[in-house]
Amino acid sequence: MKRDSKLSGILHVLLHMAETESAVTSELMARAMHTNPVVIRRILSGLRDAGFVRSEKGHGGGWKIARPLTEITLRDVYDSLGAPQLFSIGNRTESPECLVEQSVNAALGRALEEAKALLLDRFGTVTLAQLGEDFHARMLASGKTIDLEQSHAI
Amino acid sequence: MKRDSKLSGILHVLLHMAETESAVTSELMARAMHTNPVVIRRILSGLRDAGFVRSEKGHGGGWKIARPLTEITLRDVYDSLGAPQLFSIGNRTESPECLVEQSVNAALGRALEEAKALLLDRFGTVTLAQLGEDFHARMLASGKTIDLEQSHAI
DNA sequence: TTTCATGCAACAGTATATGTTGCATGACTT
DNA sequence: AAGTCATGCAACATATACTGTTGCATGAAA
Repeated sequence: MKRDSKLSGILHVLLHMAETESAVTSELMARAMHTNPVVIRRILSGLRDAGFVRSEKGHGGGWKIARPLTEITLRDVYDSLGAPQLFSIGNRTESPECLVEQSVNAALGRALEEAKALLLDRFGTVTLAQLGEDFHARMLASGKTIDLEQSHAI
Repeated sequence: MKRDSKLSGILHVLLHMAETESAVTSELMARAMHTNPVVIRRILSGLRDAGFVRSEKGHGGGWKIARPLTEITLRDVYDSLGAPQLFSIGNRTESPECLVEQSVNAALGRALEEAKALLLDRFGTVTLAQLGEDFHARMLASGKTIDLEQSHAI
């Protein structure tokens, strides 16, 4: 399975949005991320529906974060994406007749459930504000500067 | 991403092998699992190299488990498969220039590492013998019988 | 009215897991 | 020795899901 990078991508985009007051267009974000504007809009649409960001059309339009960064957790973002599959391994058959396969599914399922619970719990404890602080610390340490376009140049 | 069911499949096959003394051919296992013999050989090849099963060619040939079921854990089986990817979510870019993306990767990476450690730890505590016991308990409870071919009939 | 931006649907590209075919190799049977 | 049965392996085909692209409609600002 190709690895799903929507969560990684959307967090990246959100933190960049957090660094500026004005609205950011999907076109600008797409250039920065080396991808397509439609991809940006697609991954942001769930967050808009959930009220975490707002989008405006027309001149001066674009995207803005609609809630304090301290009130948005990675879990919120993950859920807004539609809570995509976490694991790339899974059961061969979900409702098997075979009793052997039922035993296998049960054992694997328990372990996967525990790991999922842990992961989502961790997501719930990390806010965008924390990620922003971490970013600023890295910026200080490296002496680099903020520039949505420059910082992503090859 | 299509979900990887090799671990699920190989455990299924191993438990069936455990139910009989004689060698089991990949052709028989494939019929039981509604798949292709080559697929069975492919997922078993790693376990053979690791010494958990043995294969014999020719008349009366096939596959046998080479170690006590109490000494084979799900972790062993997982490792023998080549320790495939566990998660279907991942970073957009593994070694990003962008400091924002570095922060995102670090946060996601920590959570994923913890979940991975928990999952592999659980795998390490479950043996094929335990799965076999669970299967026998289910068989008693249901009144069904063991038959590699019958138990998988549609 | 023009320009700019999002919204959305449909389609193309790509990566990975699984399935299939063909042939070589080796072991047992007759 | 010849025939049969089974694995070993490489190459190719298929299926699925993530990502990228195009086209057009909608709405807001200049």
